[in-house]
Amino acid sequence: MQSFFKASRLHFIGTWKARYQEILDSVPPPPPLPPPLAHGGRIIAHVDMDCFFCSVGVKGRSELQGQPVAVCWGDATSENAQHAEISSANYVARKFGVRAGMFIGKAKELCPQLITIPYEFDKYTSTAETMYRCLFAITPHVQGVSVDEAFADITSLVAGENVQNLKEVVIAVANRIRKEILEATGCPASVGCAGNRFLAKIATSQAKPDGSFFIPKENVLDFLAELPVSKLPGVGYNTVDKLSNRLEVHSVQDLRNRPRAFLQEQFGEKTGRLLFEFSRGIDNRPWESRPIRKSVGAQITWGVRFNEMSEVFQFIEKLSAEVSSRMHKARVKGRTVQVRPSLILSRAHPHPPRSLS
DNA sequence: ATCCTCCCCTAC
DNA sequence: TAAGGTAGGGGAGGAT
Repeated sequence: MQSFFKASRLHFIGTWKARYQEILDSVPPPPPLPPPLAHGGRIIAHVDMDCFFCSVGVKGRSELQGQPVAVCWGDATSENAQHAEISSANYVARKFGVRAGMFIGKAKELCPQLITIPYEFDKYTSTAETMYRCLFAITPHVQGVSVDEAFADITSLVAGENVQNLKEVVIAVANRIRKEILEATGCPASVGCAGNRFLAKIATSQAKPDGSFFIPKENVLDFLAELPVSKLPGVGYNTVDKLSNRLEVHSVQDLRNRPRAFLQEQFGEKTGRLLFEFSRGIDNRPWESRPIRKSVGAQITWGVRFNEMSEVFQFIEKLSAEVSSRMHKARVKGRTVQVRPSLILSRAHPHPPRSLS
């Protein structure tokens, strides 16, 4: 069990927030957010490291400069590793069509000279810590999202500027953030800026790779209109399917043309309202720089197949001990226990869209 | 009304 | 099997 968790990239990603707590504990609690700008609103920066696992792995290895590189498990030349999943691909590899989530076998077809490098979780952790130290040195208003991604409220850094200068000043702050992160970590970051988190994150996709991008208030509606709904946060595989195939909604403009009541009927009160507001560039979610963890859990489905009940009980015991130890570490007690038994429905499909269970 | 439980969906 | 984990939001429907 321990060796599985040690090797699992999803475990690493999933447990990162718990480790981020240590960084938070080492900085003073943030003061209240500064007031919005005189001409309305705040400025939020979304900071996202470019192909993070790949950049960390490539750093300091000049022989990989300019080469197509991907991060995955196993020796990609060996026959039995062709189904290893690529976790991160650099921009050289992406030019060949190599993408995160793709199997090595497929990626090698697209790019035979692809070089694969292994996971280095400890390096990701220390590089992320360096990145966060850069951000906290710039502003106390940081909201961690993941190991390679954070929001920063930079309103106070651009306050006092008139609207004409705002764009240049915001870009200057974004470039400063990127420069300091690059110098400290050796890895490039992109920064998207806008009036709220949702728009800042969308701005980052325009900023990448290794760039800055700002969506001023007056451009928001036009900027959003042509985007596919899949770009909206919270709109994933199933929601796109429903919007696109059942409701004929493809672009954000299409979404904007639907009444709020219709969206709430289709997706529920809150989700419907969120879609309605996002399509208009509105994001009223509260700024929570230090959210309180509400649950602690552990699960393994990879390679877990039982032949007898005694194995089932053993497994439950080990997982329970794991959860217990995580709760001790987090210094929390529980009120509700949730157990999720999983059944194998099929061995046939090599890569089902959802888990077998 | 509010809560609880059992889900589904999403993001990283 | 190359490492399909972790946590939060929220909806449906029934209990309190």
